[in-house]
Amino acid sequence: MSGWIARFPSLADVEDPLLRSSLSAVRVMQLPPGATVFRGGDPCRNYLLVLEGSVRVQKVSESGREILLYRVESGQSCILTTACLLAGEDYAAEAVTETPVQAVAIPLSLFHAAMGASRPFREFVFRAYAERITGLILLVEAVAFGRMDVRLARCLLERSGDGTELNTTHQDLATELGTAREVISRLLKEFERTGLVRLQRGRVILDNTDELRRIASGAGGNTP
Amino acid sequence: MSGWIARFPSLADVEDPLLRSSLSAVRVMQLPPGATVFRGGDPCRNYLLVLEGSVRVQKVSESGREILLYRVESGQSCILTTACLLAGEDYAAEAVTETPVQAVAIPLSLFHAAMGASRPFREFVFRAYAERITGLILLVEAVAFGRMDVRLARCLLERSGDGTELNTTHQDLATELGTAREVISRLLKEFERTGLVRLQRGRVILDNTDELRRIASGAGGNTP
DNA sequence: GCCCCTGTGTGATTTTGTTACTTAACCGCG
DNA sequence: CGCGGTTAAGTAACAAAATCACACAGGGGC
Repeated sequence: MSGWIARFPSLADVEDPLLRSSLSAVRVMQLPPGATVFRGGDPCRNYLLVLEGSVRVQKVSESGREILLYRVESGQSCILTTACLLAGEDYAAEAVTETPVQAVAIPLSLFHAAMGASRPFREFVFRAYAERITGLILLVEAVAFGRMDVRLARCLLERSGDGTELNTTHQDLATELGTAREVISRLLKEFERTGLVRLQRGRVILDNTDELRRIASGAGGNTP
Repeated sequence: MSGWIARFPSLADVEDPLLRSSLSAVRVMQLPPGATVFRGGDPCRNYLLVLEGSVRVQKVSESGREILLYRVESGQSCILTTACLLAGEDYAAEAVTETPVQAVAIPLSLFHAAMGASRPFREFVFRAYAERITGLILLVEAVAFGRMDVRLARCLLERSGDGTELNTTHQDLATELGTAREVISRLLKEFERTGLVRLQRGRVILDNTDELRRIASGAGGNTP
């Protein structure tokens, strides 16, 4: 219970001992994968910090289609909660855990106290906001102007990390990119036809990451 | 020079008299319409507050297409500047004045001082962040899932305000919505064919705002 | 008038989204 | 093991939107 503060250097050097002790009293939450952290309209009065695991924050349209806005991962904060609270708006996005998640919920009053007392904490919070905003702007650009094959190639590479295998469904990729499953199926089939990937149920194997990277970089000339 | 603080109640009640006096020393900028406030990569070390006028913040793609991210209007702050600075990232968006603009630039050091000293100021800043973020999320949704005719109808109504006339070009509307000029031309032609608007060079006249509002609300059944 | 630039109209083609299915793989269970 | 039930993936046909390519019109400056 005391170790987690070390993960947040910005919290570790709060000067005020009173504040510091109250920080150690915050609630730690454990969530199983697939749990809904919040949904549009939920009254959420806490500033959330993810210690371990990954949370998807996504927007669901009326028609049921979804798009991933961003992920909250170890050491990151979920700004949307605070944002909606402060702006006094309903917030339409929802958050779902992708893995088992360990998080702390800091009550709003304590959050404000920390903001007043600690410049490092403020900077931590601001940096989080800033990164989300630039991330969202890049997302707007990708959705508005980007080609789907490029976005898919990029998504495959990101998700695979170092490896060349990827356990995911077409629907899952479609949800991440905000498109329809059929579109992903088509594109993956095309990738398979040109030898870039192999497809199995619930799995994609990357055979030619170099060429994928070329497509991901936006280089044209890949529609024969 | 003293009147503007009244526009920002959150600044007006800064307790610290020292801080307060330094606030009154900030630089006021006057910008003509069409001026570029910042562009991707510009080193910008100020927190900007718009006193009067309107600034477009837009993203320009490599291919030259643009999309309006949001407007900064009287009494609002341009969070992107701060955001990029704090996150240490280049920021890809650019800002251009739409009207004559009067703004104050608060140096970063002073900004941090005010954040530490004044809870109202903090809340003002946070509210700004929060509203931008929810705005950007709505934009992502509109771009990813929204139909273009709906978005165009909404845009026409917003821009016209109370009136029924609108001095703007098709290209201008396309830029705002992040699409191609031809798409807007075709949709407007369709609107004209069904008696919703009349078109003139550089001008759109709204003849049936009720029906436009119906389309803007997302009601289907408008493509015969 | 004539040129030139900006704004608009249109057709053809490609990409993406939608609808409505079929087929295939996996899972648990009798 | 075979049998349904469920979820994942393939497919075809069509609609919407973006893209490309070009024609043409209006207006201002010369």
